[in-house]
Amino acid sequence: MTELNETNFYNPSEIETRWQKKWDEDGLYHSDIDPHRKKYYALTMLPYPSGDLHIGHWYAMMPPDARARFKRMQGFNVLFPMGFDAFGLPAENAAIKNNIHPKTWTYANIDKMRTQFKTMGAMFDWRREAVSADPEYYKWTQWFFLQFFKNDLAYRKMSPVDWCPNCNTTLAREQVWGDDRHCERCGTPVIKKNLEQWFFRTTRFADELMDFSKIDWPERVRVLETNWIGKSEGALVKFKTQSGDEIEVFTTRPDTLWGVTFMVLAPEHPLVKKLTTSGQRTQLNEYIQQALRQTDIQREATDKEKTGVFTGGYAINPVNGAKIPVWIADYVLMTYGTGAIMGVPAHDQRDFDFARKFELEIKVVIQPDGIAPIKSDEMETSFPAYGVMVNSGKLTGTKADQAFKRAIQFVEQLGVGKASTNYRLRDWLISRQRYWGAPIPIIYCEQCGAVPEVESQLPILLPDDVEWKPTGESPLKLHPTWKNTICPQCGGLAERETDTMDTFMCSSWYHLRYLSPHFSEGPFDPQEYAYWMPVDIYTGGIEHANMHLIYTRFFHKALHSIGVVPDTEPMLVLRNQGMVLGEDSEKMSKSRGNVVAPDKLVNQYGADTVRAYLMFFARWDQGGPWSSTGIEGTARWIRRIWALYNDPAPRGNPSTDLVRNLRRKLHQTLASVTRDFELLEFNTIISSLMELMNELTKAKQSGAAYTPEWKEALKIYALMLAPVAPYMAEELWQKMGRAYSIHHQTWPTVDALAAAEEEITLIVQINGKLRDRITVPAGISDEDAKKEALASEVVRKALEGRQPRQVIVVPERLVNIVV
RNA sequence: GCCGGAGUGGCGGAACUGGCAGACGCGCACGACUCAAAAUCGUGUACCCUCGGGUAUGUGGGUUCAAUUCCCACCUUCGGCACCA
Repeated sequence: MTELNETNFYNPSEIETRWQKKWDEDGLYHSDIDPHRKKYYALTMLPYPSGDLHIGHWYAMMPPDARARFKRMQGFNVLFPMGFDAFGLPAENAAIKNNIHPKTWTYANIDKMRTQFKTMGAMFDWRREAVSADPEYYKWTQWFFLQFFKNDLAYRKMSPVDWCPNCNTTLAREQVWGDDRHCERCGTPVIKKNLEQWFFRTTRFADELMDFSKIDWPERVRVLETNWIGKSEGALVKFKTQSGDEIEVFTTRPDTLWGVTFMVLAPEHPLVKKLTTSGQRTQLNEYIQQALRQTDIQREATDKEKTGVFTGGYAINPVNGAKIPVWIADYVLMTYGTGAIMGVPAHDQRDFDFARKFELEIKVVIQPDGIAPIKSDEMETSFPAYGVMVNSGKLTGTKADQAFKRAIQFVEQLGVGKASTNYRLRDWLISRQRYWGAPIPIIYCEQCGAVPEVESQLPILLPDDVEWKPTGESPLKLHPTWKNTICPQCGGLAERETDTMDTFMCSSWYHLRYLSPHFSEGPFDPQEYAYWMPVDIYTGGIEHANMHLIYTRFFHKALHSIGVVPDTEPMLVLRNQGMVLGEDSEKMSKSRGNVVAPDKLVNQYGADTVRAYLMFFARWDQGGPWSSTGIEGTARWIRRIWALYNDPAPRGNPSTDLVRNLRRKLHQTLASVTRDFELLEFNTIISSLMELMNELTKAKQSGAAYTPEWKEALKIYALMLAPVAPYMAEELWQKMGRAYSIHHQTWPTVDALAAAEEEITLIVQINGKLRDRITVPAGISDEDAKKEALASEVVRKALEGRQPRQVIVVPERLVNIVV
């Protein structure tokens, strides 16, 4: 080491701190409106300020940063901002545990992470940073709530909601995960509570949310969201009980209405009491008690045997007047459809199981077309497919393709039903009984009810002096004075809402706040919006498919519907990265001890190497296990590039062929790197650059370093490296004596002529098997290719004078001789 | 159970529109340098083989002159949903 002179030694920490400082001082990465340039808004999901930037953050941000840099070099005016999703439970839990104020904890973490961010070498424009816990941010989160409230998109209702006993707050349905229905944050199984809570009408936009025709989002996300929204088309049909009460059911199979042999109500259904006959009362009450005592997990277990009790009451089937018994059973959920179903055992497996268990009638009304008819007493399972309607009065004989439509027409004409659509998606519960969030700007007045706060009074600031004991009630409620206020309508004494908003509310619009984080006349500056929006590419983890990604689109569509934004979609393209796993192929966690710390890696290898390795080690969209030996390979590559530029080159007489080949490889690499950047195929960008470096090294050994082609190669190589390894590229650029900064240079253009091959290897196959490779001039005609192939020694031997049956020529690629 | 993704050397992965399977890297082996080691550099590296060739992209079929790529069935695995009427 000692004999190496200063300039030859690659010292990333020196290079990186120096350029970081310079770029910062020069405002190299400022993005401002420029009507003369095409904009490109590249957005990466913002982090929660947990206090430490982990390798997953790097993985989510650095490859997209490289691509944003590439886009910038292509001439786009690129906006690539960063901020913090700063409200939320971890701060409050840390406060309880360590007796630090959530605000202190959060802002200290943000400071630390911002510093860590800067070492990454990302092109974030920090002037546009937005922090959701800043009053100037959450003022507008509250403002959005008020707009939703005023436009009937926010409402309050009493409902059974999921409650996490550990986090001491309610959760939205999608924040409850897994078979054991646990809290998405802490893993504790949730319980049900009946509470008065605020909701947003996400269901109003269910159809729009399922429409992906205007955006380029991954198939996987579209499928996930479509399933989550769970649209079912069918009919609502009214049955009447003997006492004249209506029981409405939702069905997706109106064509099976004639096969109804019983009805089932959810145990919680309001009509259960009235229907119950005195003889059944004891048994029924017992069943209801038992059903209510069960947790959702027990109740919704799909593998258990059906249970239920007859109410003693009957209903009349409106299509054929049949008298049918009404049961209650816990397999019918009060939360979906109408809480009541029609039982069609012949054509629904659940109803079939129920009918068999309680010996109820099974009546076949759909027969398969063409094959042997089904007999009800011989059935072993239900027949759920469409078919020809039988025993269905006037509709008997209707074929599968007409059955659904005609059955709906039929009930509509009778006036007992109508077409209807049901969704699995529920409205979004946004109330949280916690302190560290944006207060819901509503005032409760005894005279006027729930009254919106006056907009000029926003933000409703969080008080600093609170006790955050986890009591299950919002700490704001326990504050001695905070909630006391005056009704904006009548001026009387009133109380504030003490719940805060779900933090997903804050992150539903952060991409808009980045546009103008200090704008005070609205949530965003309309001029900035007009130039930058919509987001051109959004990147992040797929785990948010059913949460953040649905919320943020809902938010935008809601804002569109009330005229706040002109677009219906916030993000045109979505791409998901995979996850960096530990070396043991397991998810990284402190308890497993397999966590990779980026700070350490940066100290050891420099940020450029870490960036390059993250791009190289796996497909970005899939991720994979970390490898501490793997990164050595990338580090070696980076050092060899350094040597390529800085070590003395031997003199020699490079042949014209060598120089020609060098240029060809250079421009071929440029073409593939350009393409791969466009497609976010980061791993092959690095492989191509490694290949080219190997070629360059060989050429240098052969004395090519004194040719003009070499100079071009070093220039283009540095430019291709700039998005990947921004520090080293800048340093090499300067050492070459070129003008600062490499990050203001234009992406080089491919010289197609130079990239073109003069000679190609023609593959010769016999019966599809490789037999020979022959070198022929590029652009060879099919006829000549055929001639050359047949003339080949190997082919002549193999054919032994036989005539080929067929010869297939793939232009400039391959000749296949079939014998 | 339903929906979706993925199965390629010892490992991560590459292969653009159906046309040379295994680019690039890790690892490993050997060599150079060194008193020695590390680092670095070079060479080799799918499997079998009688050195002609043969076999290989989860398994079994099919389409085709030609299949990692298209079609059918199955297996494994990961993710989502799950008594949603």
